[in-house]
Amino acid sequence: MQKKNSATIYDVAHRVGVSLATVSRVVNGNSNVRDSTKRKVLDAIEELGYHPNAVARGLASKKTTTIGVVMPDVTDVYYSELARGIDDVANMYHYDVLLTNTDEDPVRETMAVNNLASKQVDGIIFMGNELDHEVLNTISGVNAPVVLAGSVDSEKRLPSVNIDYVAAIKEAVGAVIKNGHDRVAIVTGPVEHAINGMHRLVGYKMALEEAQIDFDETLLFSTHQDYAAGLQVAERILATGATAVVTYDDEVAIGIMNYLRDHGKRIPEDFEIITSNDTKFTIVTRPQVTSIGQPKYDIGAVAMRMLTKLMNNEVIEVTQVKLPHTLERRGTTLN
Amino acid sequence: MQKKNSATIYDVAHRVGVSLATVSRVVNGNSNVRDSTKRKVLDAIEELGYHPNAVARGLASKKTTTIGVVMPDVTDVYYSELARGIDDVANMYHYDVLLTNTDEDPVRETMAVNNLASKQVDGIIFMGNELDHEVLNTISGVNAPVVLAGSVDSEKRLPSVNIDYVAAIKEAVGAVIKNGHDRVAIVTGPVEHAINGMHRLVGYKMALEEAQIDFDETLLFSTHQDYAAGLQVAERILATGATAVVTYDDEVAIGIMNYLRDHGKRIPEDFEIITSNDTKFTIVTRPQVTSIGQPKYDIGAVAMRMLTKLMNNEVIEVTQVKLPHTLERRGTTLN
DNA sequence: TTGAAAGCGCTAACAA
DNA sequence: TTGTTAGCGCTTTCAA
Repeated sequence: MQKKNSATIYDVAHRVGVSLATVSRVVNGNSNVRDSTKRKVLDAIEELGYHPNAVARGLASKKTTTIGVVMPDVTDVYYSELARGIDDVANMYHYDVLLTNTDEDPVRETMAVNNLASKQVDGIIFMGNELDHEVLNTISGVNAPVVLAGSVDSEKRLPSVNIDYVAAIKEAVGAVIKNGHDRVAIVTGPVEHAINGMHRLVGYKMALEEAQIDFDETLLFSTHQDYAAGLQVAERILATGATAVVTYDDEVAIGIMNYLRDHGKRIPEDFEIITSNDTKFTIVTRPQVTSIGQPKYDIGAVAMRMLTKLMNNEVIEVTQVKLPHTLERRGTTLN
Repeated sequence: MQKKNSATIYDVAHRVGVSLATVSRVVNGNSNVRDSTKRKVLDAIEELGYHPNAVARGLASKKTTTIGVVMPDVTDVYYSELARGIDDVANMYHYDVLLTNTDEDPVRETMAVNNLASKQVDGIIFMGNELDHEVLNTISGVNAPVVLAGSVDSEKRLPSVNIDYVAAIKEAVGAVIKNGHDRVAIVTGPVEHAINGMHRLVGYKMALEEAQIDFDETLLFSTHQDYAAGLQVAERILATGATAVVTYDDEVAIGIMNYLRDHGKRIPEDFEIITSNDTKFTIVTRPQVTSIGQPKYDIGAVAMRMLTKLMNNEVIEVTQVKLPHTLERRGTTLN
C-alpha cells in the first residue's frame, strides 16, 4: 500500500501526446479544446489519478484560492459562528480558509496578518474587538483585500460588516429603563479593548440621556469573558444598588444571573439582564436570557461575499455594512 | 499608500551583490554564511521589506508548513476545543491550519481530504464521529500523514487520539446504576453515525451486564445534536419509565433536563442525567450537569504533536493513544 | 563560504 | 484548436 508519487501535468500530456497547455486548458475548463482531445485528456487524468498541484498553480497564476481568517478564538461561540458563515460562502466560491487564533493579542494579530501575506492568500477576513493602530497599519500594507467582520475600525479605513453596536446597546439599555430601572449597570470587556468598550458606552449614554438619567461611573464594569467573571462581578454590581445590567458577553450574563438568584434576587422581577451575543448559552438556561439579536452567521457570510468581490476587483458600493439587529426578549426581562 | 510589488529574493541578492543561494541560506538560518555577508543580507532584507514567498518555497521544497484540519463544525463547542489544541501546537511548530467544515457528510469529507491533498498540506488531522469506509480509503491514499482526533477508526488503520469511550460510558452508566437506577436510557447521535453509537452501546451493555440488568432496546434513543432535540426526546424517555439517562451531547442533556423539570421531575432526586462532552454548557445551567470529563484541548494538542512527528518521519511508538477521562460529578447526579 | 544552474508543477502569453 | 516557451520565487545539489 505505498503512496504513488502523484502524476504531474506533464505525465498526462505525455500520455495523451498533447502539450502541457492543452492539458492545462481542459483542467481549467477552457473552452478552446476540441471535444475529442478533451475526452482523451480527461481519460488520461482519470487513469493516472492526476490531481493538479495547487501550490504550483498558485505560483504560476498568483492566485492561491485561499483566504486567511484571523480571529480571537475558535472556541468562542460568537466568533465561531461568524467563522462558519465565512467558511460556507468561501467554499461556495471555492476558497479554502487558513485560520489563525490571536486571543486578541495585537502582536499575534500582526504576525498572523504578515504570515498570511507571505502565504500569498488572496484575501483576509479579520475579526477582533479592538483594531490596534499598528495592526491596522500592517493590514493596510498587505497586498490583498481585507474585510473586517464583527469588528470596528474607528477610522473606517477598512471595509467591514457589523451590526450597529451603538444603536443596539442604546435599545437594550432603553428597554430596561422603560421597565422602570434608573440604575442600570453595564459590563464591557477588558479595558485594553478600548474601542469595544467605547462603542457600548456611547449607546449606553445615549439611552441615559434620552431618559434624562445622570451618568454614574460606578455603574461601569469590565470583566474577562467567562462564566466565573460573571459570578465575580455580580457581587460588585449588587453593591451599587443597580437593578438591571446590560452585558457584552453571554457567559458573563449567566454568571451574573446565577449569582443574583443565589443571593435572593428574582429574575426578572427584581433584576433585569440583557446580554449581547445571543449565543446558544442564552437558551439553555432557566430563565432564558434576553439578548440583543445579531445575525452572526450572516455577518461572516456577508463579509466573505464582500471579500470575493474585492478579490475580483469589483467595485463595492457600501463598504461599511450594518446588518439589522433585534432585541430577543426572553426570561430575564419583563414583558 | 500604494502596495509595493513585494521584493523577491532576487532583489535582495542583487542589492547585496551575492547569489540567490546565499540569501536563501541566511533566510533559512543555514550556518554556512560568513557573518559579514549575513549582516549585509539581513540589512538588505530589512530595507527592501522582503518577505519570502511561501508558495514558491513550497513548490521548491515540497513542504508547505501547512496542515489540514477536517472537522464537523467549528460551531460545535466540543470540536472547536479540539481545534484550539491543534492550532496552538501547530503554531508552536510553525504550521498553519487549513480548516474545513464537513457536517460529517462523507461526501464532503472525501472532497475535503482530496482538496487538502492537492493543496499539498504536510499533514492532516481528521475529526468526525463516523469514519466512512470510502473516506478511510481516500485518506489512506493521500500522500501525507493523517491522524484522527476525537474520532475512531474501527479498523485501527490510522493513528488516533481519543479517550476510551467504551470505558467512559460504562463508568457513567455504572454510576447511575450504583445510585439505584435500573432503567437507564441512553441517547446517541443520528443513527447514520453507526460507529459512534456502537461504541457507546458497548459500554452501556457492559455496565448493565455487570449489574445483571437485562438490556432493554426501548431505552435506546438517537437524536440530532441540539437543545430542541433534547426537549423532544425527553418526552419519549419519560414514557419508558426510565429514571436516568446518559447522553452523547451536552445540549441534548440540558434539553432533557429542562423538559423533565417542567414536567415535575426533580433533578437529581427523581431523575439522574450524565452527559459526555463536558463543555461550558454543563456549568452555566442550574443544576450543573454531571459529565464524563474529556481532555478536549489535549486530544487536539496530542494529535497535532503526533502529526509533527509523523511529518518528520519519526517513529511513533503508540499509534492508538487513549487519554485519561474522568467523571465530573455535578448537580444532575446524586453524590 | 559562496555561486551556478537545474528544477518544483503549473499558467499564460504568443505563435502557429 | 494546439503548441512553444517563458517564467512564477524559491530550494538544493554540485562545484568551486
